[in-house]
Amino acid sequence: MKLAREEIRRRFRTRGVKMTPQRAAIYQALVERADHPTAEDLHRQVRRVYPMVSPNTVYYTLGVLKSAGLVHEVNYWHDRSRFDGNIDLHHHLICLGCRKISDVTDAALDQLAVSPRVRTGFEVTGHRVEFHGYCAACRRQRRRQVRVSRGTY
Amino acid sequence: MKLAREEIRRRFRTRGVKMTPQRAAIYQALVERADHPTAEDLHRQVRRVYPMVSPNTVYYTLGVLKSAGLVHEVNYWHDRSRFDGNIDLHHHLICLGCRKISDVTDAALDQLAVSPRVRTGFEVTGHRVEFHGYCAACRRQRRRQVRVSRGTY
DNA sequence: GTGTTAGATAGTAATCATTCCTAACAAGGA
DNA sequence: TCCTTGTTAGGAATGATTACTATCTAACAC
Repeated sequence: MKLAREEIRRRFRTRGVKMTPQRAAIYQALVERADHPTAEDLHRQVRRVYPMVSPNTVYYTLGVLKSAGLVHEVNYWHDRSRFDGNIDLHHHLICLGCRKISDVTDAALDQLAVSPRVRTGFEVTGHRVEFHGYCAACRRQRRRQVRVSRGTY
Repeated sequence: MKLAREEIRRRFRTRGVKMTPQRAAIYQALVERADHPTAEDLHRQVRRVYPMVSPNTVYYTLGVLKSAGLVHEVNYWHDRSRFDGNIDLHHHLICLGCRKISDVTDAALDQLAVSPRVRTGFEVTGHRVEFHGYCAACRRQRRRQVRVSRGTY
């Protein structure tokens, strides 16, 4: 989703984040992607517009946006952090094959609660559901592999 | 929970994992802890019994146990991986203050499903719910801080 | 029990995402 | 326009994790 520069400025102002061309580009790059890119992915993408942007700036900016609540960090895979420009309540489908993370919006999942009996004093401020499994593409690939190995042996 | 050596051997055999004293100690250390320790935590603990155990062995063993499905890896915090010896379906309370992760068992949460309409070909093999918030101890601390800062300013 | 063998262990060295440090720089208010 | 404070970019550092590899040992067959 392509955002108007003014919309970005408005969001930054609301959350008290200073606006710079680099930051706008990083945020724009994140918001317009449906997958959950790494800092490196975003750096590659932003460099097409601002070739001088350093990885540092990407990391620093993501930290600032995260503290401001404009982006979320997702760490299902340990290797590197992934980022999410969608801050509306939603959930994730995580493919164990290709490691893609996609979004699920489902009002029923937004209503979950822990019974106070098992909560033992814990104050819940939010929650997220992660579904693990295999995306359509990886399922096709697995079927093909099974067929091949059956044919070979 | 202290496991008999024979119980560990049985679990390893069932999953096709070779038994060694180091592995038994690492697995035992993980299972008897309710928190979700890092590889380093486990290494520290196991070294009390086997002072020569290397961090490598801990990492390698955790990898083997993970592939065998005997332990799970939890990556809510990006800094380092945490491990979970409880492989029964359960969910997590994650404290944003002290970063502790504790378990929740709740049959209602185990039944969740994504409607096929939004699933778009994704085959779900499992799911987990994470609740974010503040544990009892951190809530007490926060109240104290609020009171202090109100008194000061 | 003994021998065999595949796989496990423990050092050392390498990797690589992320953070630290700092000098130059620029956004935004006065 | 000028000042101040926070931002940027480069290089260096950090630190969890992995790679490599020479022993070593659990497990199985005999």
